[in-house]
Amino acid sequence: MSEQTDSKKTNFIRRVIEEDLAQGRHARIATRFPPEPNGYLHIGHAKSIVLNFGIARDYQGTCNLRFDDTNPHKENPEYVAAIQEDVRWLGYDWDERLYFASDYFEQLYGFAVELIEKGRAYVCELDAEQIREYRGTLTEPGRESPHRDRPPAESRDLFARMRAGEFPDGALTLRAKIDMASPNLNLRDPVLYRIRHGVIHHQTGREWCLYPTYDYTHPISDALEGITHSLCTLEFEDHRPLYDWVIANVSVPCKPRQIEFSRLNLEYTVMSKRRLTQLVDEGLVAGWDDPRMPSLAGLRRRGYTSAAIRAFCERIGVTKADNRVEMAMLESAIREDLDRNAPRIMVVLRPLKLVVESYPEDRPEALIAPNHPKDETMKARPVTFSRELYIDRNDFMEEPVKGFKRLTLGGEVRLRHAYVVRCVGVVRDAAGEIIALRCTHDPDTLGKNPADRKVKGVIHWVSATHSVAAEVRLYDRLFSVPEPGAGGRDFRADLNPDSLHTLTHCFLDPGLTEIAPGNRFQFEREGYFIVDPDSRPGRPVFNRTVTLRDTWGRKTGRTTERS
RNA sequence: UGGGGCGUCGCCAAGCGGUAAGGCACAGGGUUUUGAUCCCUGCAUACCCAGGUUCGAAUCCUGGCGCCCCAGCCA
Repeated sequence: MSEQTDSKKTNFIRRVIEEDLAQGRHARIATRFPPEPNGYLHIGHAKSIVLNFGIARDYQGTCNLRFDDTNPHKENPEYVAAIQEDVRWLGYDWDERLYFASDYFEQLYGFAVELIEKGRAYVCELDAEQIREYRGTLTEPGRESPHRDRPPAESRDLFARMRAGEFPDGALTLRAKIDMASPNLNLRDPVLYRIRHGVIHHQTGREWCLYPTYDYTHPISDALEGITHSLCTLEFEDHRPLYDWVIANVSVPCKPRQIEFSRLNLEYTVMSKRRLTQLVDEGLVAGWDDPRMPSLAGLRRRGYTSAAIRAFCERIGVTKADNRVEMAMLESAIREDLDRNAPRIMVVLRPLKLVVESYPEDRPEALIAPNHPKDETMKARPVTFSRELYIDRNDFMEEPVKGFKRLTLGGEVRLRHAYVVRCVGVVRDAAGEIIALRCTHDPDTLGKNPADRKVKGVIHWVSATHSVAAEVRLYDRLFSVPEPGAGGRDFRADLNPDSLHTLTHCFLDPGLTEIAPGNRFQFEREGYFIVDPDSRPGRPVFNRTVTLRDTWGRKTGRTTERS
């Protein structure tokens, strides 16, 4: 794994672990990644995965994959499968340690009985609304439930009958008996169990009508798995006293330590599963793997490599500070990977015909182009040069702006890997639109520069008679503002209407290059692209992963979008 | 007006009482048949503010200010 070469960054969590190890508190480190299967994983999860699995690797410990499946209402097996695929794709392996919180339902039930017998939990008959009223507010203490001091024997009996299905949804709950006056609302007798009839749990089927809550399930699951460090995001910080309370009041084998870090926010996108699910369900994107989505499935289809995502996660670090990372960080990580590893090809996205009038009509020639400018091991490919070519419309300006280095009427330009040509005329249609360029070539410029003048521009091209058509999808940021939904706006109103441009008349010279789904290339002077699964034989479809850095475009005021 | 957190360069982020790492971004220069890559150079006398302790403070103390999270039988 390429992190080996990255400078090992440390963080406050690793420091805690090192201290715990130094104090001899643990013989071995155990972490876990605990997703709820109610959606696909996104890059924010990648931060947690890289942290948890990375720690396990670096301290010769283990990291479990555990599905936190306590709310069957929102969960389903599609997500269970997709999450496993994404974690594996990211480059991590949980070996045999695949667990479900639902594996522990029976034990969890037993521990609940233990709490009841100790007088630390009771069956409450208040309904949801009453519980809310009794809870009090941020500034006022709550009131105790009238059922709070019910004898343990009575609670035990009621709890057994809840499990047996004698009561309807919501009628009864099992609550921890802690402190209704606590300034921490999580400690005001939190609900431990609720009744849910009629849902078929993806793992346990119809076995249960009683489901434990996260706050009760998580600490016990951690303890049963021997987790030493339970890493989660900041919003669970106020739950830690409850986590510790559960561990302290139940006969579990060990005492895991919860440590919180801040979640990742990325500019120009959203990261909550609720919002991402909404984009998918409302058809605002094509699915969880839409290349504009920050989901791992989306990034993968967009062309991101797992190594780049891992490198990104290492670079952003782990702290407790609120953050909103610039897209440029993510983009630089993928460019760094692809610059080194993607073979280059020439593809014309917006074709403009160029006729080399000085070149014979019937003598196409195979020129050789290296697949990588610095890495000879990537070999070279033949590129067919002929009298009729296509260049990109953006590479010609009849009346050039200041500083323009490409082709102009009367000017010269280097055709990459081929000859220098001069534009001697333009051909227009009835509407006055330029439909072709008339050029002459300098036959003495193959592999060398003319001695008497310097030609500064270099453009890419493709033979009009030897190239194949392709579809190219240009993606831009999904939202048009850095923080979608800020200020109480509906985040959907911030969607970028120009996040996708589909170009259907692009041309590429296949040469000997294999164009198979998943293959990544640099289209010279354009950006990095990946072959999409929508490709058909003879009709490849490419997704633009990211553009090349474009200092000229930046100077001339264009955005990252080039279409 | 309760509780829990957080505040170091435009964005991430080191730093843990000894005189402000690094990455991204940006600016300038060099190489270049990708306006890419690569290579140099520059980029916080300053760490939310104000006091205090100390020979010495981003780091310790006190008091402010700002931002985030919490009143699901979601996680």
